[in-house]
Amino acid sequence: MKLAVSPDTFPPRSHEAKRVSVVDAAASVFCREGYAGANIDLIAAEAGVSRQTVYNHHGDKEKLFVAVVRDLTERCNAGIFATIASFPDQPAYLEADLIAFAVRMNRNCICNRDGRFLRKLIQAEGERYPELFAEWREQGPGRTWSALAARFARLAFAGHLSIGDPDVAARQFLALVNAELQITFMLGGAPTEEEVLRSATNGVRTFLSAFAKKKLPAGKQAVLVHA
Amino acid sequence: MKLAVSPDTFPPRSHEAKRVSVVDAAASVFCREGYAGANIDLIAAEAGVSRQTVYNHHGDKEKLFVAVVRDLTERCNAGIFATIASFPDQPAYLEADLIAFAVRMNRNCICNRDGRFLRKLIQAEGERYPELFAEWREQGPGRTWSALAARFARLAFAGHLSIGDPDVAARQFLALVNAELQITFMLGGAPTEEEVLRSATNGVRTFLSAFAKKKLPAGKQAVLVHA
DNA sequence: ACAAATTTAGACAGGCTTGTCCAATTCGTC
DNA sequence: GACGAATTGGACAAGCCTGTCTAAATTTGT
Repeated sequence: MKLAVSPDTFPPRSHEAKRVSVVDAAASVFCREGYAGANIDLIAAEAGVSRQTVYNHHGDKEKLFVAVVRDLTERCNAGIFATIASFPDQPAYLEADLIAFAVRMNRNCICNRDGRFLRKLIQAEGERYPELFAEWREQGPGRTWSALAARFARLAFAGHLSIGDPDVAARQFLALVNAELQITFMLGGAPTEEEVLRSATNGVRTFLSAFAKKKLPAGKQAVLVHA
Repeated sequence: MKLAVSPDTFPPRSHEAKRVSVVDAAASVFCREGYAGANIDLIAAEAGVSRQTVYNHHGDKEKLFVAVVRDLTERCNAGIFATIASFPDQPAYLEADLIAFAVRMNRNCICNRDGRFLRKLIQAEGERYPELFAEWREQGPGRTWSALAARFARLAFAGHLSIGDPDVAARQFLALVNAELQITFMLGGAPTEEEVLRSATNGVRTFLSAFAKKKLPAGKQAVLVHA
């Protein structure tokens, strides 16, 4: 009654827990050592299970790798869409609200463990699994950018911004907000909270300088919005 | 008389040619397969030499890898500084000149073979060779960004731009100009000439919207230029 | 053309890794 | 408490890769 899953088809309990544990450890090792350098014994040790359990759960190294990427993709996308849902559609203070949004995006999606791991795996092994990463590309950046572009379009429609192409603006927003974190990302590190805040602040300020509603004689703005 | 090197200490001739050939092939294979997955036999075959020759020239796999990274770093830095030398200090048409500069930067430094390879190697193996990549970081991005910031400061001083922090502006310029190429870079591909031009155009336009000299009553700008 | 150095092909040992098999043990459920 | 499924540790074969060594072939400078 507590759980909806049928008790006969669902294995005991820690079965799934161990599976998750293995995938987590595998993500860490694949990232650190690369696919070829990743050692199943090390993954098993880091997950706290025996090597045989790894094979029982995932078949072989390649299937394990695919499971890791799918897992990371799913969690990252969920996080990104949850964060986009917090976009300031009706900003009280546009600059502060956009900075706060950018910080959330960076902290919860780009700079966290999953985000950094997924990026590194895509960069390192993307060419070897075209269909797997095509899938990621469609589900992730494709839908992410569209969703963010829609939010910016709405801000422009409401008269808070002056935007030509919302898709371009969305990509540029993300680029600006991460401009100061590139080097840290390169080496796989996680930027400090302060770095994230500074990069977001500088990025949003430049973004608003470029896309702020053009100054017009008082009273004109509302007219243009509904024209 | 043709060459300044002393003939006794310098090996025959194709010795150096083969060395270059091996380093080039190694760069390609290390990028494609990762350090652990790279196979010395494959590198030798791709370089058109025997395996033993690889060992004669470079000692072992790790030394070969270091040689590859140093080689790429050197060539990339040279290209970047050569390109920065072409920065439009006295622009006839600021937007067009900055777009052309951005395209040169992308095509000759960021998107070419060396740039893509170096980036991938840093991302994949950077954590394993801290001192090697600290060196790259100081010689490359550190000096590059400073040089570019100085050029932007000069443009601002000459009255063409209104910039708060030139270092921030330089980083944001690069981020904006590459904003639309991120996905392509992720998968290791090279963007088309058209993509490079579009990204540069959109990036420079937004950059200028943000940093263009504030509009002043007609006649003021020219005065400021020579002030 | 000669002599020295380089390159080559191949064999080789040593080490490491993957994936399988199996008997003993532990765990969760009834 | 007993049953069945999952887990464990270890042994194991097979394959791959690195790095070394050798003798023969080739190239280079003089």
